[in-house]
Amino acid sequence: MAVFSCPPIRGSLLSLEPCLSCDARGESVCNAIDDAHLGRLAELAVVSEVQPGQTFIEEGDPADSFFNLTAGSAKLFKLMADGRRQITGFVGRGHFLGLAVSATYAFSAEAIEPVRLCRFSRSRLFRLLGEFPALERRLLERAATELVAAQEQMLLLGRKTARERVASFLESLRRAGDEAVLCGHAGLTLALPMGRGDVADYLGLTIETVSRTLSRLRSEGLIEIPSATTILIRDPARLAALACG
Amino acid sequence: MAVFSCPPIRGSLLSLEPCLSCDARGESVCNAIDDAHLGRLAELAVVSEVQPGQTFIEEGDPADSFFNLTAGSAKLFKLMADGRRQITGFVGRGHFLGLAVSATYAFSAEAIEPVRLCRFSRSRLFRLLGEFPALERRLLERAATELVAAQEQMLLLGRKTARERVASFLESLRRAGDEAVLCGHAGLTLALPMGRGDVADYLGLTIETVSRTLSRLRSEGLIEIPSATTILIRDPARLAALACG
DNA sequence: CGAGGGTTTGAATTAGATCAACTCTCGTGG
DNA sequence: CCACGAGAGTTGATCTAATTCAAACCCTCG
Repeated sequence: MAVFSCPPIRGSLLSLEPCLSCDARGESVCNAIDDAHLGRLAELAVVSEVQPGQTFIEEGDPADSFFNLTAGSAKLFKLMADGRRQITGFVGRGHFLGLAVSATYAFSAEAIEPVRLCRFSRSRLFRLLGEFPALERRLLERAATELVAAQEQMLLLGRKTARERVASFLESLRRAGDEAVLCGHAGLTLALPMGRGDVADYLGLTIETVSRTLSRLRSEGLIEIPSATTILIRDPARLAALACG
Repeated sequence: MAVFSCPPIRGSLLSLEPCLSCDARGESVCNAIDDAHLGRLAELAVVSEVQPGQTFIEEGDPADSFFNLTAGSAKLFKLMADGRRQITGFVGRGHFLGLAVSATYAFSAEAIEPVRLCRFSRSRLFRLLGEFPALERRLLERAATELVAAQEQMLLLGRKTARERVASFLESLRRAGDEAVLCGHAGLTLALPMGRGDVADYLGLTIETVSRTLSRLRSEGLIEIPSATTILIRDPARLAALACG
């Protein structure tokens, strides 16, 4: 069962304006709905917060909620019986979760940084979808985008070397930073909210290999590592070239 | 550029009934549209055939068509500059392709068995989507289903051993066979339309490792290999257990 | 200051890749 | 009918990239 230590912050009927002033609206599927009708969405939303390390979606649990991340960042992952873990993605502000077709979630989600999220009843949101085709269209676009990312990740996991994987990862963080969505940034300085273990489980490597590979990239002058959670890209072009072989 | 050696079989304006009698309709997104309105879809469709080995979607080409496979099977893949290949999926009758958001395709597609497919203009089909919300909903469901499959494949590629990968592959073929969609089948007899090289590139392994692993599974009595393209599952339970570690 | 988590580095090990025969199947043509 | 050859698949021997095991090395925080 997913942990929800923090109670909902706002009741669903009380406030019609939170969506209007939502930080995440710009990046989110929600802005497919215009101001006039946003109340219809707002009345379904239950806002809650999740602390780092807490799981808010548990693989196998009944999938009766949709989630929209409005702040913070989280990791999505699948576990094997013996504890092996594959992180299938990192998500940040504006990301939509819970598009399962089956009755249960296909992955777990755990906060990395403190997360704020809007929770929607699956069935109610689905009904609303009928009224707002633009919202459904937006969801379809998101799903397609994620599918493309998933295919790219399959190429990485199936065919790239450790070096190429780490370079690809840094490269994708840099792009995400440019769009100012997932991680804090300042030009080519990447703030990694996740630990080495998370990076390893995302790239299909071990912690040691990730660490060694980063060290080597540093010794070659491609990057700097001012702290474990900060990486500075010194040679973006060479890094990008490395990422694709 | 994608190869289209065979000219379209039927013109788009000539026939309104092909969709009605389409073999693939049951498995396809098309059956979201009722008989009365199916003509609207049919008039957009251009049917063509693709022979084994021919590429009909090329990664990087402008993504101006949607495709619906009505017969045969194909592989979807991404290539790296040096020729490394990752097959991201095998698709069969009823499968929908081309849900790209970007202006270009993110993967290539090549026929394994002779393929028949309906091609739709992206822009026209998108316009039609507005009129048939049920069709759009179906696409969203499909996209979500594929996303779940992609996550499962990431777990396989990132964390499973060769043995577990091959077992997972056979297991998923068996399930696909049960649904009588992708590959021919008779109970636990799997007909593999793809060669060892394709299996290897799907599982992130080499041909040799796939071959060795199958041989070992055979020597352990889990499977039989009457011919290179036929595999008989002798112990489904043990195989399924192996697949998840 | 000292404890404990996360990270880095080093040495030994191994799963799977690579390189290299060999075999099987099947279609062709003598 | 059988020899032949090409392509796909299998099997064996060796090699290596990445893992595993083990030991420091940092930060951070009480």
